[in-house]
Amino acid sequence: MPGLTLEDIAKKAGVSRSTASRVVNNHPNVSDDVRHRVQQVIQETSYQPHAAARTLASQRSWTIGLILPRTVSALFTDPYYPRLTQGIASACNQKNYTLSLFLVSTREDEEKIFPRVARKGFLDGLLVQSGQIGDHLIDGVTKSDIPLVIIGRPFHTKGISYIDVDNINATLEAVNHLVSLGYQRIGTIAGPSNSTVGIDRLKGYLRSLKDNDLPVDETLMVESEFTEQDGYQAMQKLIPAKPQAIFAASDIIALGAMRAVKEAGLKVPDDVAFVGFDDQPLPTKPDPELTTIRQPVYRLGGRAVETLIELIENGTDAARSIIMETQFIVRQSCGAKKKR
Amino acid sequence: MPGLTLEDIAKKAGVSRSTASRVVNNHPNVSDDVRHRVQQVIQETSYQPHAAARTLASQRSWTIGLILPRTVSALFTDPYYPRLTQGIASACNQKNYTLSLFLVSTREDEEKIFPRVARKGFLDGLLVQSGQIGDHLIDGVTKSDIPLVIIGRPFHTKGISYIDVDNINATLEAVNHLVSLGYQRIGTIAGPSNSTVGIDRLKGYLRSLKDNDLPVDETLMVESEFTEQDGYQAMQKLIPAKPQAIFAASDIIALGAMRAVKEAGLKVPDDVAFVGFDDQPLPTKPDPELTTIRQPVYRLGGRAVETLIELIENGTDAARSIIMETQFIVRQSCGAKKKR
DNA sequence: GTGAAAGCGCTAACAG
DNA sequence: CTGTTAGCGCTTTCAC
Repeated sequence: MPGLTLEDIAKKAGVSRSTASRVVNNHPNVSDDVRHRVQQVIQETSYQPHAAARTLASQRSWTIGLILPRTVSALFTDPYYPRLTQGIASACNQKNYTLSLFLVSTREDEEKIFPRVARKGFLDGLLVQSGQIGDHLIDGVTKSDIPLVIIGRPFHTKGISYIDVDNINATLEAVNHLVSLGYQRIGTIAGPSNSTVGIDRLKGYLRSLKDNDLPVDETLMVESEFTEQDGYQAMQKLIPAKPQAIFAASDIIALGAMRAVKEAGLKVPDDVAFVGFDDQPLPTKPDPELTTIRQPVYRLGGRAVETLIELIENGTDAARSIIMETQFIVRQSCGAKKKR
Repeated sequence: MPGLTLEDIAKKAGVSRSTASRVVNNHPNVSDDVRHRVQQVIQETSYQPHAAARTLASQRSWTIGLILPRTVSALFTDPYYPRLTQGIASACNQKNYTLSLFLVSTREDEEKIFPRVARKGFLDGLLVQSGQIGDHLIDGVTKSDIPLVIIGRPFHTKGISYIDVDNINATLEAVNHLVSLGYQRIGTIAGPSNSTVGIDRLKGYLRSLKDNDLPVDETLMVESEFTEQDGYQAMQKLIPAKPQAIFAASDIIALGAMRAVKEAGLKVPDDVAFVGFDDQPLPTKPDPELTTIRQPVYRLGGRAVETLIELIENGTDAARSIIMETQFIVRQSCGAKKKR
């Protein structure tokens, strides 16, 4: 039954439009008798309220946006994004919100998308996965007064709500573990230095070296995008420096790096040990399996949604920053299982 | 400048609301003079039209929905979905449509989502990736009169627009290639038999056997989900039957199967040759590289959007079915490179 | 507990 | 070319 309006329902049920509205929205102050009658009509006609009309009148769209920024190739090959999206979508569904997805891969995308997300009467709130420096989109969006939660630590945090893991301490713990295993020459393949994830994980690595009185050796540190290919190339640069162990800023990077190591005729973990970051399901299990830091990506997405909804409903006065727990998981690639 | 309405803009520019509206919507019949004046005001105030109000008045939301059905684990590990989504998102962006994403993984999801997508005044059209038999959602959605394009061949096609590749002939060609390479015992790891992809690719395999007067051997045929893990297990069942070559219904399946083969101490392609399906970027390159059928997943998404928009704009009278080209790509895993 | 009435902000005839 | 006038379908005071 298309095109039916609330007015029609009201007429059929012999009540006023306001009463019908009350029933639809589960308001109190409707007699059981009337409520039943109206509900019956709604059932029979499979009436659906008009979303735009409702939004216009109530100033709530029950829709939130998710912006996934410029990450061309990583978007397809790193399980992080699909997993995060799943967590977000699932939470939205549970909370009866609709999710609008904005994939920004080019500068033009960015420009077309901004007015759309800023438009009022469309989104109740916005989620942005980023930690990119100089992210125009974020700057713009924070200025508009739409409730906003950033996934990942934003570069400037003041007044901005965000949700992240403690990248620094998680990495610190992981690298400490490598130290405790007796490795002296511990290198890192860091993430992009224009991202907060990249910066924070590098910071954790450096802090561990310092805590353990290990020298900082520039030849043991290379930067990489979060892709297998890039990890591979980064490792090739690192091999001449003869690292005994590597902390890779993501599992995908570790995968590429291990490929480079194997190609060079070296063994993991005997010649080079590895620790990664993420522990999200990969299409194929790495060999040897990765010692890594698990971050709760799926739940991160869910929590981001919940936080955003709280902001939407209770006002955006106090910015929230939420740090979720990681878990260090020891498997084969770090060599611990053998040495013990 | 929040909360500004078209009325305010009109007032500031000294024109009527209708004229202001004409300028906003780039209608003709506005003098350059007036147009400029209004545009200036819009600029200065960074006015954004209220999306819901516009939708209500024009009966167009400029939003389309994408439903990705129940595919729990494959969603994270098979690059197909992220890639498809990218193609769709990019096309939406280009066409100035907004994309709403519905990830359906449980039955409850399904029930919560249906009323939302069916609600009028919210979506102008709907994209559903499916080819699942007994898909309640599709059944329901086809009954609502919202413009709809299915990605993948639906089980019942009459009156339904869809876009797909020619799975049967693509597979036929691939298996013929294996035959031409001299393999006699060619097995297949088929996709789920409750999906049209699974069915069609199996059909292509069988047709090739028939065309080449090869016997159909049940012990050489196993069914599998589109995951690495399942491909691995499927292959384990197949190994005792001593296949010389395998057509795997997807690259991910082939990956798992090759792992099983290697674990059994056999060599690819010398002991068992492989052909896969998809050729989408994987996090890590398979070894040996896969001979496979490339389907244009990204463009498939784009084309689906274009088709849907056409349906939205020109009416949904004639259902369209679009078949996109695949490309057979020979690499190492089938053994061709060696034998030549 | 129920109804009347006033919008929400915009588009789109229609008249001039 | 521009303004006037009706709505789009719903929510929400405010009376009763």
